Amino acid sequence: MSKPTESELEILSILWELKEASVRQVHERLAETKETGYTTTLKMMQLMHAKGMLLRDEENRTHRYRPVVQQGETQKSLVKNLLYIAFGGSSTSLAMQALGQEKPSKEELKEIRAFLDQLEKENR
Amino acid sequence: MSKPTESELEILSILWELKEASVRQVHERLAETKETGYTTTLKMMQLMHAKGMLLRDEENRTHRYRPVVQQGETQKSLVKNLLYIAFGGSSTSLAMQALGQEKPSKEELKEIRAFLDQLEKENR
DNA sequence: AAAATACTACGATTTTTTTCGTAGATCAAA
DNA sequence: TTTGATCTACGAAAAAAATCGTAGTATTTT
Repeated sequence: MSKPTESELEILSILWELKEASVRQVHERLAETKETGYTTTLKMMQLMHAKGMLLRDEENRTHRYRPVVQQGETQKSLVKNLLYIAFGGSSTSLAMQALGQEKPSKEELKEIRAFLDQLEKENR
Repeated sequence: MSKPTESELEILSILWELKEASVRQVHERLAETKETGYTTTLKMMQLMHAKGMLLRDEENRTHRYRPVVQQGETQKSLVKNLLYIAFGGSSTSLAMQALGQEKPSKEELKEIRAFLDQLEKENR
């Protein structure tokens, strides 16, 4: 699946959260952070549907949309891309950059450490 | 500084590595991985120079370019963006996604653990 | 010194992405 | 049942990004 554009990603991330939503719902969320017209959001979602990125339930007049690509897969390809293009392939610096940005909670720290232990174990 | 486009980033990442380079050098590197004409690369770099993203030494006929924005700053803003738009702000999952992609070496593991300890210390 | 090669500059075009107005249908409220 | 609000569909335009050909110079090779 091809990489979503910036706008598509904004919409996807709302749908990942809501699981399923109408254009109106997505639009209201978008409008919280950016100036944009309703038909713009509509068109966007129609295009994404045409591209096969979104499923659409046309049962009722107000259609409901769901993402086809799951968050995990998209995350994976985006990270991969960023990793090589901006971090020269160093996942360590990417990870630290991220963690420095939004400090993990105690629980999360634990989770990451466990993850590291796991990696280390595999690695020999 | 505004976010570089995909193509700009490709060029930047080559320049970050080489520190400084001619259009030809950058082009050859780009051509290794993608089909592209020399004048396209040239134009691209000229535009980036016009935008103030690249410095240009015009001393010799073959101009030499250097990045203005340093890798770190760009990394920071890209990660920030990705974090909120694709990971719902969870730096932990972003970090793990990255680390799972390109397994860190023993030394790197050490580095990351130290970084985590540091974060934990600050955090109370 | 002629010919081939390597550069830059520039303009224009093409492609991709984003935005939005308008029309027609359905539904809800007055 | 008229008026107003809410939807979708569609076409087109605007904006942003990427590509490339051509011309004019300088440099190197033959």
